[in-house]
Amino acid sequence: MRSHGTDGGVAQAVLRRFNALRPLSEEDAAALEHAILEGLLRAGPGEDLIAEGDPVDSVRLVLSGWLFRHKTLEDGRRQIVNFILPGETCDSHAYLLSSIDHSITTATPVAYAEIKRARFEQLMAANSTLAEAFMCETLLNSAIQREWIVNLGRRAAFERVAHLFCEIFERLRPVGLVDGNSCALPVTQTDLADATGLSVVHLNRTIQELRACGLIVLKDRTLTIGDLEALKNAAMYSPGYLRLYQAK
Amino acid sequence: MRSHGTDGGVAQAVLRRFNALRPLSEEDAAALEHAILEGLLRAGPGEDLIAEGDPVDSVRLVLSGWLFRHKTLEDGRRQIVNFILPGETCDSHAYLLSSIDHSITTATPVAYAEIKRARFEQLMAANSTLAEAFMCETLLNSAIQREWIVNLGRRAAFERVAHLFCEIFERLRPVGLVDGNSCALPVTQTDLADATGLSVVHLNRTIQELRACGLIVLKDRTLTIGDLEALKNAAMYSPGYLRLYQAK
DNA sequence: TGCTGCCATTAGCTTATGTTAAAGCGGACG
DNA sequence: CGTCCGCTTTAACATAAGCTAATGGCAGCA
Repeated sequence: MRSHGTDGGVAQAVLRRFNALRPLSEEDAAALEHAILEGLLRAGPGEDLIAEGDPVDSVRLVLSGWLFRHKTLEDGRRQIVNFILPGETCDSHAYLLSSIDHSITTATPVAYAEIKRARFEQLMAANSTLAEAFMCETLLNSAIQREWIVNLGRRAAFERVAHLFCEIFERLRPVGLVDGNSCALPVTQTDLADATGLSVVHLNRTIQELRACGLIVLKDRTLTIGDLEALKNAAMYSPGYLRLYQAK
Repeated sequence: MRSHGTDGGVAQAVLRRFNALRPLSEEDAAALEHAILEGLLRAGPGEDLIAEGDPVDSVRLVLSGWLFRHKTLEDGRRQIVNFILPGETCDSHAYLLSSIDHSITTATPVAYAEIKRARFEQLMAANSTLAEAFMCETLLNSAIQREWIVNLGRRAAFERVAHLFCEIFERLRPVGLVDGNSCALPVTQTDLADATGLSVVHLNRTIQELRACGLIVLKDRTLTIGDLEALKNAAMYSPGYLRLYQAK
């Protein structure tokens, strides 16, 4: 699964992730990379890629940058429902339901690839390994959402934020975006609050607390985790749901 | 889409639901019903059909009765992550991830059909309409989970419980399990608390409040909704995510 | 150089929700 | 017929988290 010319081509994160979901042959990887290179696009930070109710007619793969899925109530309360990280898919298969039930917004500058529905279906029909990998991508997204439900429903603020940090760290690792015990966390505390169902003020208090316990350092949009095991304990984090063992 | 002999065969709920997801031809419906009749099973109330970490090697369709998906933290806190209602699927495609990340338990006596993976894949390969319908089933489950995240993260107890009741009512309607403005709600208040992320005590308080407002009657495991519009307003319920307009 | 605006932080106070415990209530069953 | 048990309900009290508002830091920009 090397990319064409230099290694670390634009599709690197996607290829790493998909290869972890289903081992890809040279041909599988080439087919995927080819489809990606046909539809390269960029977006600035804070752009809506798609909004609740919009029709869907393509599948998008994130090559670099962060996005989030979110829904907003009539009165403005917003809930971030998941982050979308490099290598992940925006709306795999979503076109089957015609329109989308949530919005997707970029948190940072983003490079992504758009594959039109017809092209995507052709690719799936021609390559069953890729089809399975995309299916896994959808199922994994669903598993992450379930864990978020548990997080919001049953964990206290401290555990909840700790859990989110563990998850992000573990999701960034397999695509090579973890550096030692640090990773980027390019979102505001308001975003983190909307992801954890807390108020900004209380989220901030909670982060202070995590700092005071020596569990994390968060500065300049970089998260550093001193002791990952300790953080996982604090979060009651149990990693099975990400199915990382399948990787490699 | 009539069932074989008498109408209202065991597969009725499933057929209604799938027909709403994708219009089924006579042959589609017959193929699905046939697969169902091959694997009929029953379970009593309070039985675990599958538990977190178990291997998955089949797909199950609920013919009658309620179940719920749930996860439990080390210290016993439990979160119900979704209800599974008649006509719905337990673990569509889940075998692709080998093991499951949550448990599924029956709330009532349940009749269901088990389709083994090989049989299921053969059915999907032979019938693309059914394959799409199953795919929609998976996507819809994911959309419901997203709405639950919003519910837990951003709605206050009163709105939250109201929302759950609206959703259940609207999910039961298309499979014919709503009678006027009433439907069954065959779960304990402890279950409802675990679904809404509240304590049992506060859930009970909240239900009293909903009663006092004349929004609901809940008695003998039956939910009656006086004024559905009023309840939806109280819940800030916006129905798009269930994609019911596709029905019929 | 001094605005302006976004983001993080802190303080003081309010309130929704949790906790513990006990009491009522009806059904199953010996 | 009485007892047990699971479920609901109520009460009294404790606390985590929300809200409003002000402050500080920093970067971009006129």
